[in-house]
Amino acid sequence: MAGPKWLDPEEMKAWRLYITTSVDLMKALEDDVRPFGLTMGDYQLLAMISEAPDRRLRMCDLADQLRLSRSGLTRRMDGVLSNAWVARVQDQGDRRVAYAELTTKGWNLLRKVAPIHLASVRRLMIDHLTRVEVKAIGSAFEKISKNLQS
Amino acid sequence: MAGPKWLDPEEMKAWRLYITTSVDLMKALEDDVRPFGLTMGDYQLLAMISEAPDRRLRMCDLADQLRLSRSGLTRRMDGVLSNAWVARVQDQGDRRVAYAELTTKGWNLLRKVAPIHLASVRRLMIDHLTRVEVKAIGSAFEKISKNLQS
DNA sequence: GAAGATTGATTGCGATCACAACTATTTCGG
DNA sequence: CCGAAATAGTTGTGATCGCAATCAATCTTC
Repeated sequence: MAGPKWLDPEEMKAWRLYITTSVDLMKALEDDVRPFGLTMGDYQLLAMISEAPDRRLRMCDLADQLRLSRSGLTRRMDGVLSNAWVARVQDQGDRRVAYAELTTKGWNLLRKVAPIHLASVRRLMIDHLTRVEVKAIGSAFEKISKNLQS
Repeated sequence: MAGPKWLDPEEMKAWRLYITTSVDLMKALEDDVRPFGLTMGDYQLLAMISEAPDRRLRMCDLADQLRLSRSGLTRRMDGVLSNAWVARVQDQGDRRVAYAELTTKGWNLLRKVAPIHLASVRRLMIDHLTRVEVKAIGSAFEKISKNLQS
């Protein structure tokens, strides 16, 4: 490093607001799904499975997509399994593999909660943004994400 | 609600990339401060105190700014206290109040780590963004934040 | 100025999650 | 094929953090 290159005022503003507001935003979203007996972690798990073919996903793929460790997913599954929102299905071919499969009950719950959650995302975030800001956030985090994957 | 108003493709892209990338970004930043024996939580605590007058803050103000519960802050303080980065100072006027005060040791650590952390923020986020994106993120999260506070 | 409400902080407890160690299965190198 | 390495998942353990209860000090109200 030649010298510590500080953030200029606009960069600092963006960084700080992003960090602190993200925490507040996640807590507000948690509040909106809690009445359904869900955490955001549960919701994201159900949503992720619901988009997969046959509404099932291998445990390890699910863990990767949810940014959970393998053990973290095992523990999270405990909750959604006991609520019978998700079933554990053993793969017949590769017997190491287990699938997390959305049950009808889980699917019905998700259909009920998804519009409410989406409305929260709108109300708390998207509806406050201009089209330019939406595009900028999309392109910005896309670049950040690509860099992190490499 | 008249009807569930879905997110259009650009809104959905922004939302999803924001959510998933934020988790990855925080983990990458954790990795960069870990060599110094710090978590991001510790770092933010030290940074927050360092900017306050006399480099001290009331516990409850610190908790609010760090988005921690009171008990969460008490537990987090355990770590930085045992490392002697922060001292606990009882207020003489209002004896309910305790201050968290940065020690010289904590200040020296922060001076060492801050440029490295800032460089990480640049390398992982800011340097990938255009000026327009930086401004958009600043203004976007400013509006989201203002709405959440109200 | 005393009772009750409010504020500041800590403690017990439970939930979430990661790391390391482990078991079980499959794949690969020779 | 057979042993080693890789892959999938679970379990023990410890860290972090929030909620509810608690204690102590201050403020408010009559």
